[in-house]
Amino acid sequence: SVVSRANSIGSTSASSVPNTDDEDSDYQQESYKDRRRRAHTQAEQKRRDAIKRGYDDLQTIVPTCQQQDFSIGSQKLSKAIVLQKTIDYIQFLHKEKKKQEEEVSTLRKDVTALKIMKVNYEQIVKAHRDNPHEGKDQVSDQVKFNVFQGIMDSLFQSFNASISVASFQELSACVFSWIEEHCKPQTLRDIVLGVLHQLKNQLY
DNA sequence: GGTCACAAGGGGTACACGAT
DNA sequence: ATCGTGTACCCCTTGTGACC
Repeated sequence: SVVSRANSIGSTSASSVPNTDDEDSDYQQESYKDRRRRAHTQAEQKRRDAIKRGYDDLQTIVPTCQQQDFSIGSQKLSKAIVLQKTIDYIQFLHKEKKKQEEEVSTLRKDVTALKIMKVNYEQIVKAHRDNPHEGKDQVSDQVKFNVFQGIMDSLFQSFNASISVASFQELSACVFSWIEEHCKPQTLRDIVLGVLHQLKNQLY
């Protein structure tokens, strides 16, 4: 009640500065109930101090809780704001962590790919070291061109036969079906073999 | 013994409003 | 326009009963 509260506040301030004999004698004869009440009040104060320290610590630790408005100075934020900012900051950290984990995953894949490339290059270097004269008797540019021309001619024939350019839509459809039909690995292999065979016959 | 919920009250601030 | 005053509101602290 209002009265009991007023009394208790009075007794609190008086207990911090005990001065009269009256109060001393009161203290001596303090009932069990009063002692219990005082202990309880003290314990509650201790608990609230711990909570307060927690909020102070949060305000120190959480970057967004540190006052940036210099016109306000070092004014304390309300508890509700400290809590909200802390929640926001934790969510931000979670997102950062997720982003970094994804980055690590991507980098791990890159490392794997680079390791494979490294092994391949080492094999090439080794092969070259073991047989340094390999490739010296390379085919001429003219022969290379003839092979290329032969392959392209063959592809163009099939392309020309199956492609219609009536409309863009039709062209797209034809190109896709041409790729499916005439650019299969087996077909390309046959074309290349055919061209090489033909050139061989021409040369010899 | 620790925690929670509640009521009461204090301090600070923004705002309306009348007096000057 | 300026100043003093009353009021509402927010936030915090404190004491205390109830509960585990």
